[in-house]
Amino acid sequence: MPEGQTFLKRTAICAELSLEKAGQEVVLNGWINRRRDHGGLIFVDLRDRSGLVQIVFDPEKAEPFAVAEHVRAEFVLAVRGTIRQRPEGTENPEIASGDLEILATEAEILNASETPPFLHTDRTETDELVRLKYRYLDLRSPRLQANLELRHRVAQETRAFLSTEGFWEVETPILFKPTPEGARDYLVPSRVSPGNFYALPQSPQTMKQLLMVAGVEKYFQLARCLRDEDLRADRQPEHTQIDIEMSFVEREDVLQIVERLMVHLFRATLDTELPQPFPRMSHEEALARFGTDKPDLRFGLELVDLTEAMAGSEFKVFSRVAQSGGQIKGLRAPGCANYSRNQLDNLTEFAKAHKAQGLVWIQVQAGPRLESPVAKFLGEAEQKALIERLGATEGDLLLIVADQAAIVAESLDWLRREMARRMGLMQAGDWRPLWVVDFPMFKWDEDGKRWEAEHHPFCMPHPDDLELMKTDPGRVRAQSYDLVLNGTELASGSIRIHRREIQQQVFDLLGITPEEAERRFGFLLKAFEYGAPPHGGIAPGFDRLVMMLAGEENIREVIAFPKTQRAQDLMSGAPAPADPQALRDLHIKLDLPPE
RNA sequence: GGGGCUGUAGCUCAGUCGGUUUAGAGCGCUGGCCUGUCAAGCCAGAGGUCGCGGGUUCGAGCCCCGUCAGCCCCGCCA
Repeated sequence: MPEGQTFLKRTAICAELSLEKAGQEVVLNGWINRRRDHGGLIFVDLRDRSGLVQIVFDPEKAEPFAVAEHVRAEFVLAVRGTIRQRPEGTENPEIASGDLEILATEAEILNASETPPFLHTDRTETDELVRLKYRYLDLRSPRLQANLELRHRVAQETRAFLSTEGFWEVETPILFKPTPEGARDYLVPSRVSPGNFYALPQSPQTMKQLLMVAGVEKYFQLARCLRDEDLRADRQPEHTQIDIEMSFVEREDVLQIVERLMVHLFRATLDTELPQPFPRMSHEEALARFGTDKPDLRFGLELVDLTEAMAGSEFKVFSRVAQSGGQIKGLRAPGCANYSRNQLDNLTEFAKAHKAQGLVWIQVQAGPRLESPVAKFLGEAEQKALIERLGATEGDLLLIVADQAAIVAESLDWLRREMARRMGLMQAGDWRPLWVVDFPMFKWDEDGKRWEAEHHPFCMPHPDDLELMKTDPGRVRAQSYDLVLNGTELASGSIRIHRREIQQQVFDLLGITPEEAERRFGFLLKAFEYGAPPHGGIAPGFDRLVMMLAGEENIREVIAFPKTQRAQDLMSGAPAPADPQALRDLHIKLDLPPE
């Protein structure tokens, strides 16, 4: 061993091995993936980040053989050996280096391992509880290693692309003030300002707008965003956004840069061409045709409005809903007329689980003749109208919900996706991006009896709708936009208000007093008084993007150390009680609920 | 805060109608045999707070109540 070297250090990695190098000596470092002991001959699959290679330990090489007798799964091993072609008939086409093997001449155990609680080489899928507790072992699996590498590449490609486009990557504070979004903040107490708290940013929203005032013009950041809200399969308390803000731009400029970024990322990572240009749809149209503001365009099954056609129906549910201002809508599932009674009951339960009062199903038989519990209540004209409007033909299953518009939309959105799943219409590798534009600027909060910002209070209203702010706020469109991919919201952004009088109008409508505005974001309003350029931006969700590129259905699979639904880290045990002295330093006394 | 699913060996699971003494299987683990395997094979062995607490019962892994944890969903949020 050379002077100063403390262990048998690698001269190659698995991916570099090839038959062209047969006869050469290499030193490999890695983990024992598997061990096959034939008594007189021991095979070990050595794993490093780049791949696997089979090491052969022959009893004739007594010293390395003695080492191999003691190694077990996940031991860390160093091996010196010669690359050689495998004997004919013993090649392993399953692994990249399957045509060669390493005949060990020297071996050193760099570290032993306890028997791991689970092995990723098992065919079984381990409970996530165990996987999260031993996350560092789970991360050794090819699946998560590939996800980490993909994440790294997406980050690098994003930086390269945006840099080339003239964007500067600027870091913004993690210790900041509450941001204007509506989520709960994570608070950090200040030791030197007793009683005062920082808020961890829900997003760098105000900071990136300040960077526009500061003349940065094109900003981006892979920004960590923290929100103290409940988790979902696609939501973690901390997530990363590709945060983007641009000056002297209109909506079109922002959409173009993100569209090109996405096209670039899909090319660079999946070698896939996204369909261009991305289609666009108003929020209103998305809701009408799909019942959601993030429609999955991989399949049809569109919602059809039947309210007018059914308004005079003898079927009381229909006529009552139509007369009371509700909606009747349906979708057509081609070829599903053969659903059994059991399956139909199941669908009805599904619709009810998603708020619908009930589900009307109609099987379209030859003729076409409609078969359904409600068929006898539907007159000939109504049956004809149903068939025409839904475009029904023999073999179809029609699913109809009658209720308040919001419930019709929600339940049919769920049903539409459920039917697509059952019909196998959600194909992996079929990418259907969509811009949803012209979101409403405000939404009415029934509980608080007040208007709320749909996006955030710095979002610019549509120029044609400025007058409506005074008369009909619910109809004001915002200059905001969402990027939707296969039914997942991938990015959200807007053109911002840069003029004080419009900002004041919005605040007034939202019931934000000048005092409150001053207290919450006076620093931003102040900055706007010193020459704020027209600006706008967007923030694609980095974790969600990587999740989709990886073909994963859960955001945890693309985050190195994710948290559970109760926002805990099962590996470290965070969150944990604070040291009493630390609390005293912060002048904090606990007031915990009983038990 | 609410609804649903799950919880039996280190891991993945089975466990019938509440009743065969000692709760099983595969993988893993330990020991032995084995020179071309690659999910190596063969033989033997160890390994259990049936999530936890209470209840019903002559008897509970199984039934009831509560509770904890993980996941999915609603609310919330992006």
